[in-house]
Amino acid sequence: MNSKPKSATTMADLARLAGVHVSTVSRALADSPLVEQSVRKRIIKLASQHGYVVNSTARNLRSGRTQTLSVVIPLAHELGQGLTDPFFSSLLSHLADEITEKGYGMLLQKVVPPMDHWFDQLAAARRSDGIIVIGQSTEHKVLQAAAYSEVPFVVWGGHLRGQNYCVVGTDNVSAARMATEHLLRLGRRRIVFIGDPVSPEIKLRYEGYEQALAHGPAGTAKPVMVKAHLTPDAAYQATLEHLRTGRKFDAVFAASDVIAISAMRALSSSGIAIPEQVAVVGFDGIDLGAHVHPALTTLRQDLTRGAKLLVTQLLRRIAGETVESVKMPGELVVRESCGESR
Amino acid sequence: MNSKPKSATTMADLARLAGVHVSTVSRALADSPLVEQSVRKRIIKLASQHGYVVNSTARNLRSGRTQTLSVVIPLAHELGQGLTDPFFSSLLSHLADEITEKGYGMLLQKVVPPMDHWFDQLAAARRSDGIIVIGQSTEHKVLQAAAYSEVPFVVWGGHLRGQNYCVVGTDNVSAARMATEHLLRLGRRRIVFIGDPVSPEIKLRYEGYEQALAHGPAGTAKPVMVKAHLTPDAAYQATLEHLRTGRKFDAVFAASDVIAISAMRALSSSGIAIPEQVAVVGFDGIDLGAHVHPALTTLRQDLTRGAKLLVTQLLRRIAGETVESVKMPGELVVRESCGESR
DNA sequence: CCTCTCAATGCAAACGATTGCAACAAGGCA
DNA sequence: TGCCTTGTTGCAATCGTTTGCATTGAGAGG
Repeated sequence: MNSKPKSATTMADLARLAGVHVSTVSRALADSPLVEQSVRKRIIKLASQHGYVVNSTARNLRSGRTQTLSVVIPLAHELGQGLTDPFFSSLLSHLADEITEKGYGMLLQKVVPPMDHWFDQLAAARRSDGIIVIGQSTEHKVLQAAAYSEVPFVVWGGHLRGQNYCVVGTDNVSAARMATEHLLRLGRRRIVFIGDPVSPEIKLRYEGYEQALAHGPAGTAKPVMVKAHLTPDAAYQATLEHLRTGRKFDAVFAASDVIAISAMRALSSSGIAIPEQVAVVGFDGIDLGAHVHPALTTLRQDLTRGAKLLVTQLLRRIAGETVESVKMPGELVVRESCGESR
Repeated sequence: MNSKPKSATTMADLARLAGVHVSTVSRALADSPLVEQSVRKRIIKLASQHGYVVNSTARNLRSGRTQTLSVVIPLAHELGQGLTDPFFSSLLSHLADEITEKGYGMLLQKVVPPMDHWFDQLAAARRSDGIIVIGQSTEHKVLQAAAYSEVPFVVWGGHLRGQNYCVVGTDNVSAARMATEHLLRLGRRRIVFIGDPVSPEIKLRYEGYEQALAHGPAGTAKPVMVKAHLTPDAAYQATLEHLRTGRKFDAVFAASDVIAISAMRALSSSGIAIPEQVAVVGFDGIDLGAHVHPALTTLRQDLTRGAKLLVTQLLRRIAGETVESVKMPGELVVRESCGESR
């Protein structure tokens, strides 16, 4: 197509072509002020003509940096929720943007936790300069221990007491409380929580829900937890089962949008009108929530900002700074699934 | 916590500890038959005691392999569909499983196509042993050209005439035809296609749709295409707009499940009953389809198998074999969104 | 007892870049 | 003219492995 001169594959080749030493080429391509303007230009031009791109493996070895960040998702086996989860994949997408923009590569790993030393293995292989862990899952202890290793990492998840590693995430307690209070304001009094508190984030959301109920108006029913993993199937079944118990309720606060959507489906197919008979509020703010019927009221997490923060905090840790955890506020997005007025 | 001996960070350290030469350590860890059983065991034990893991950068440089596969998603800018798309992320998830299982790392990249030489850049940096391109998007020409480069890659997407690179994907034409014929069998005659044929896969689906209509029973209306990008918003708006034209239709064949779900929402909110007045069939078989209301009839693509094939074909190409494209059959999954009988 | 084989190990050269330091030329200043 | 500074460039060590080849020692066969 374009007349491509025989391509230079190594820096030495390029140096020969340019009639200079490889060190000069290296510096030229690195935009070092040590090499003269005209020479630098010539080398850069030559490089692009010959389709030369620095071999990153060699560069990494020598410089000790990999220009790569690992993103790892520990998936508690019981909750078979995968990258498939729209929330995770949305976060992933934002992370990809952010990491790419900072000039890094993104190495994606899945970890299925009944696995020893996953963190140490990951860290020791030195395939990346730092690690972003998405969701604490059941691995809080591992992460606490990892904080003593010298490998930089940050975690998306919940803020726990006595935590010694850097976490970025929504203020789950306040956010959940906000969501529940919204239901209370609308006059709902028997609000059910659906979710599985095995993961810290969900547990915190449950706490926020409890707090809201505890401060609710007279007649507010006590907390009820319907246990359901974060998968559509699990949530659907759990909702049906709860319906079969016959216990009355007029609202659902779901630990995630995926759960909420599945719960809505279970309710609908049982002939229950949403929001007239049962109002539903989710958590996460996934795109699809706006497009199910009825559209889902939810507590949005700001993933754009979350991803940005994860990456910048990690890069700062890599640079040697000590960084603090960040708690972001959630945002209530009101849509059809909980009627505006009773 | 666990009494960890001062960790050996380099192979030389470990060799010193074991009282052998580094080459012996290298061989021992690589399970080479050249090193004696007892020695090998001792070294392996020592390595795990000291938390030693081979530095993969160094290994890669020396051996010329990176043990990493790139996964890249070219995102045509106009269709702002991202990793967020449940279909993509599901495929991604399966790929992650498969790649990990084969002992490779997965390097994820996003490419926003009005970008020159993205493939060559990717290829030349040699960060991975091969590339999996998800979706041809608008980049068919680039891929055709890339086929002449020596970098192994495979593509998930549609099978086009004269294509000289390896593609794995569903037989879009047949599958779409199957879906449309199902609607015809149910007595629907005015079937609308929603989607954007700018990407080859969608175009092929449209062709299948056309074929089905061409062979449909008397009274079958001519093809109608409602253009909509693959995002929820776009599909929602496009559906509403089509409704405003007042043109009658009794079924929708959507180019993807995401489109289908958004279309259903648009229909529902316009007071149209699904499936009584308008039946809907999607394409992809994303999980969520089973959990919207009404549950979505769709044409499922076998992503588990797809991911497996992509990886094995790529690894074979890396090994130097020449590999053929693979066309997989789609599977019609009948659910509520198109009534069983008219 | 001497060689020959074979298994196991050590030696040292790559892999392809980065980077501190030396070298060199030109120009400024005394 | 001589010396020092400054701006460029070359030299060579280095990053941590892998791997072809040389070396060693022991056991077998003549």
